[in-house]
Amino acid sequence: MSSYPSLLDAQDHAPPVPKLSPIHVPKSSEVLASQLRVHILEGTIADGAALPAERDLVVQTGLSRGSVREALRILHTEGLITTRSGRLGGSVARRPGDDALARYIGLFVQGRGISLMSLLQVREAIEPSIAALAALNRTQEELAELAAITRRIEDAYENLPLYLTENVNWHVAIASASHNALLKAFITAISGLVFKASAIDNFASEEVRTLVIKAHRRILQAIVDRDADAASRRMARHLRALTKQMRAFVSAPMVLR
Amino acid sequence: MSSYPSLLDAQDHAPPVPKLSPIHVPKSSEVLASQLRVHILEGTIADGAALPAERDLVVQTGLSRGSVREALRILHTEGLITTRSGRLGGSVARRPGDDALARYIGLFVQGRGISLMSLLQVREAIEPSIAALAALNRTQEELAELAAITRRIEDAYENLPLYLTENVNWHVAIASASHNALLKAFITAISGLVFKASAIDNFASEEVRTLVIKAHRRILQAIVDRDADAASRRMARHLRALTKQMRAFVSAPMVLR
DNA sequence: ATACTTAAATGGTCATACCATTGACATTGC
DNA sequence: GCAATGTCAATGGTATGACCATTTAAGTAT
Repeated sequence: MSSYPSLLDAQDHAPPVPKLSPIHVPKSSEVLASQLRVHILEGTIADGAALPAERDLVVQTGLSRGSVREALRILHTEGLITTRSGRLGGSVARRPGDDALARYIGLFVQGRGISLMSLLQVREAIEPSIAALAALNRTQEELAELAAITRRIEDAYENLPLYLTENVNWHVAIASASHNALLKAFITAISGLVFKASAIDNFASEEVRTLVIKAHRRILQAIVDRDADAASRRMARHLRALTKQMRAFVSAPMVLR
Repeated sequence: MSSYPSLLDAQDHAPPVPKLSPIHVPKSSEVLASQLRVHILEGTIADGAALPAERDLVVQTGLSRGSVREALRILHTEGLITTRSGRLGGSVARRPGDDALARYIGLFVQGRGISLMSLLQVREAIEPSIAALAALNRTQEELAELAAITRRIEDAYENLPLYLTENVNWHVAIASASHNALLKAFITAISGLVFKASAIDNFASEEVRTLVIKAHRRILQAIVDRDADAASRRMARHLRALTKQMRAFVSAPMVLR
């Protein structure tokens, strides 16, 4: 280098490189993961389609098997593939599902120490709108399903665990009827988390359960009537009452575990 | 086996194995990842703390380096660690941030082909409540920041790219003022996605921008006044108008790319 | 003191071998 | 025939060891 002083001096007169931003050198596994991810998300590799075997990817990409495996591990963690061992095993592409998103929302909530009250706040924020959308968009089938769940909750009046899980199903079913997959995923995650948190102290007294059942009936009726406004209003009222009940139950600023 | 008929016969009388559920054998890397994940989420490994070096983890766990690396790759994908090369390099623990959650919401939206209209629906569903919470919970500092952004948007009236990015900041700032980290993460993700989708066709005509600025002022005023109801109402109205504008612009059921 | 060089620690990559799991296929026994 | 059984090949899972690439502390020369 130092044996070419003229070139170095030349920089003072005509800097050939205007400005350079920091260069991020990606890892080989990340490059491969990115390529496969694009294919999966765009559907070039359809849902359920098999990816090449690890050793095939090795020869196709020229990477080592370790790097290929790390790439697949990334995609697996992102919920974009599932992997099985054995003959006819391998990795198959999967579209991201509610469960994957719910898992990451769970990580966020746990890692950031989001309080139960904050979760209930979120639920109160979004679920009335979901009820309104459900009233507008529900199909006959979804209505039947919703009615069935409402019935099952009433039947499970004495069976607390069943009562609680069916309750989650009820919220998710309404979200399904909203025909908005993202809102449904949100509610699936949040209801699950609230359930996990509330299942510890089972706060659902008999009185509460009676009120819940009444509220559910009224909300269902609004959805049957395609009355979006009433559905929203009644859901908001229902959740407000529920939150109030839970607030009375949890004294400390409870954190999910 | 077949040389012990008496034992086999015995099953008819006293089956020793009541019932067995399918056994899931976890991979070594997943076991290690789970353990480290718990430590990070529970704070046993504090945010910013360094994890042991890969080779240390190898001797501590008895696993191979490949397995250790796969475990770290899982955590990295989950946004729970960052990794650097070189001396004094290694992995440091990170609490899950808005960016990590936003990324997964993006994957979900892209992979499921969520339409822009659905995204706007979600925004309409949750942001009015966020505005209401912001009106109740905002601090003086957040108010100042919000006012500054509102001002910057007005100043960027002619600079469309800047106008749009500041617009995203405005929504995020309101979410910050709501003091609900999960809602903030949601809005961060959704605003970013809407921005990416709308930046392609830049639909923000001069007329729209003028209306947006007026609406922002009115919403800001409600937050200043701690008037949750007005904030919610005005935000809802604002978003409804925006969505209507965008609906007119996108004819096809646009999908994010 | 400053600039340069060296060396050590760490993650990134590769090659290879072997183990574990699974299911198709051939074999056996009746 | 055909059902139970065994064999084996394909595939992912794990382990070892070596070497490369990057970064920075520490040493060295000027």
